[in-house]
Amino acid sequence: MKKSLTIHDIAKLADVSSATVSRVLSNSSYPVSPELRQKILRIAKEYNYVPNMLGKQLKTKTSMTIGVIIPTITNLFYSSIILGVEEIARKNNYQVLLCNSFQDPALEDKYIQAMFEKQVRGLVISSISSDKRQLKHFIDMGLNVVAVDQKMGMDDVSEIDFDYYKGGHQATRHMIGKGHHRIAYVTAPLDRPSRISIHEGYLAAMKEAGLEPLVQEGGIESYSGTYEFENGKLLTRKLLGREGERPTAIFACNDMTAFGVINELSAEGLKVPDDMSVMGFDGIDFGAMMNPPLTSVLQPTYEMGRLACNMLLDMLIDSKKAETGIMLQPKLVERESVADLRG
Amino acid sequence: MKKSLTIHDIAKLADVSSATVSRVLSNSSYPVSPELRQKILRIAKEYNYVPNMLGKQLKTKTSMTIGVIIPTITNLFYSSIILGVEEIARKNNYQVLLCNSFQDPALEDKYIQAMFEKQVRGLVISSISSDKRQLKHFIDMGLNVVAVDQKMGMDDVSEIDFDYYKGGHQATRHMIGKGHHRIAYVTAPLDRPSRISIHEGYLAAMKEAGLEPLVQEGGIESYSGTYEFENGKLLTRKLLGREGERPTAIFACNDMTAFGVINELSAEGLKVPDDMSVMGFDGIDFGAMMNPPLTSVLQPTYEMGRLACNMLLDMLIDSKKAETGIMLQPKLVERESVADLRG
DNA sequence: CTGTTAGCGCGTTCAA
DNA sequence: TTGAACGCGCTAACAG
Repeated sequence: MKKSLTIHDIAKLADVSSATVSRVLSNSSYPVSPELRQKILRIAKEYNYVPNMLGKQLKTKTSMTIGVIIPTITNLFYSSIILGVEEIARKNNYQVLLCNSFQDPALEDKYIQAMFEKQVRGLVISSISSDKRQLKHFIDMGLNVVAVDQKMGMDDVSEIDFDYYKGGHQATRHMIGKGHHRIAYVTAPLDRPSRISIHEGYLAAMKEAGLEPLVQEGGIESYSGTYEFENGKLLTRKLLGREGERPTAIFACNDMTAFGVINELSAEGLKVPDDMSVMGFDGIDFGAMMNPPLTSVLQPTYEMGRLACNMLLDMLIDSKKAETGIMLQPKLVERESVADLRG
Repeated sequence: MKKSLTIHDIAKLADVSSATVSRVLSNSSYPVSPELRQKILRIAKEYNYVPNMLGKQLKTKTSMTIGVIIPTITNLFYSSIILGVEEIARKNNYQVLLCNSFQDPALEDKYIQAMFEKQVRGLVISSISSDKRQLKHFIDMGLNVVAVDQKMGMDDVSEIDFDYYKGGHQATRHMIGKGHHRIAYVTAPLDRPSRISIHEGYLAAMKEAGLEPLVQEGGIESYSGTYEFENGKLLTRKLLGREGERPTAIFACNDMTAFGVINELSAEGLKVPDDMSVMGFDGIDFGAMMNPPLTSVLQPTYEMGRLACNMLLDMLIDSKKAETGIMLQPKLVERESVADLRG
């Protein structure tokens, strides 16, 4: 194992001072004569010099690293956001420290602390922890935070928001427009802002149309990876077991849940959309691959990631305070899982 | 924005030397009197002391960070590996620097360089770049590498391998055992070890049974996220358009491709498995959610990630050389997409 | 233009 | 048991 050299080693080899080496190798704008510059560059290359960023960062107080905290990377929704974050980070020579919080507030706090210790000064987070004291403290210490997916409602936190309410409303309107009157809403626990907003959008649209809402809410969440799917199946089973007239359409809080709904319907011998219509929420790629292709509300996750990272870098570079925030708009993608009941 | 304090600040407040503070706050085994220890701990807590890891790491030459380079995080196969890596990393107080290489060798090299500069000394990688010189160089400089998914065949690189050959063989045997004779193999470009091995396993099993292989290979790969699905559709279309007798079963190189196959078959009015059987490879969760549930070869991705990270940490801590490597065994999960043609 | 010097925050000898 | 002093690798202020 070879020992890696420092600018001092290079300096000795080139018979100059380490300051000059630093100025050349760090692309400083400080003037250095062309001859020395060439010489230093040549030697650095010859000896495979690799800078030690820890030294540099300790001095300049900037770790070119941003942190990302999301519930779990195996959820396509989040991995897509991360991809967007990373693209922008890469283009600006930043790197991404990834943390899966599994929605565990303690773990979330632990990660934030660890990243702050590593001098990470920028954070993209989807947090559901309600106690923001620790985060607040780090923000006071200079941490910049952009929230995605789940809004935080904190002064110093910028938000890349999505209009979940409008999305829920729009989806419901769509089904009503197709002639559906009995529309059920099937959802994972209403324990966070995004889900609550979709739910409210649904309720509002139903009320406006003078229709009776029918909500089936899931129980405690797990992180088995197939939770949402299983939850969709379970809630559908409950829904079908209910007394009274069956709904003609089921609206699910996200696409994975919708897949579960469809699967259960199929197991019960019900065809989608002939016997029952299904509407998703997310617009993940998989929806287009299902049979039938799932009608859904598109969330521009990749774009959310890009915007979040850009906003964060702006904050880091100009050290300006939280921007006003961005509200992304939903877009309904009509595929084939919702039947037209009119005529 | 408050200024964060250093051990010197704490030292002044406690009226001791910074050395003593360091010994207490870094949990050194060095003896410090209980009184001073308590006093320092109290003050550190009171003033919300946060250590600066850059200083520590510069001194101790260890960044508690490992790097992960995979093609793209939006592929469930890889995100699941990462989750396993991160779990083990977390338990050992390491953090994960994530890089999506998009199978771009130049980007891969750039990331490796950047991580090495940040003093990352451990790397989990799924690489398809053929030029390993740069990596080799960093290994000589002290980088520890564990390869997952794609084997590298380098002396100093440990490998978490999966028996792709056996998997391909096993899957093919399974279909043959169900009475299939005309079995097509549909695959993304055979441009990397894993795919080549599955293909060879298929060929061998067919040959052993005295059957004629029928391979349909895909063209240039993109990273659209739906590439594999589209590729499955395209290849199926080509396959069905061929002259001669149709196969009774299609074996796809991975589950996403299999979903495309099924989708296309369905579009052509062919039912799975009644009119055509389909076999996948991966065993991703989604397979169980499809209709029909996909028979596939299970790869323990999460376990691969865990093993890779454990192996890496062993190398980092004991600085022992590459272990012998681990070969994970395939396991066939029979679901409902392969028909039994016998009697 | 170049070099000397002084830290960044921390851990770790070596003396006391 | 404690503290003074040094250095990890680098940049930046100041002199020359």
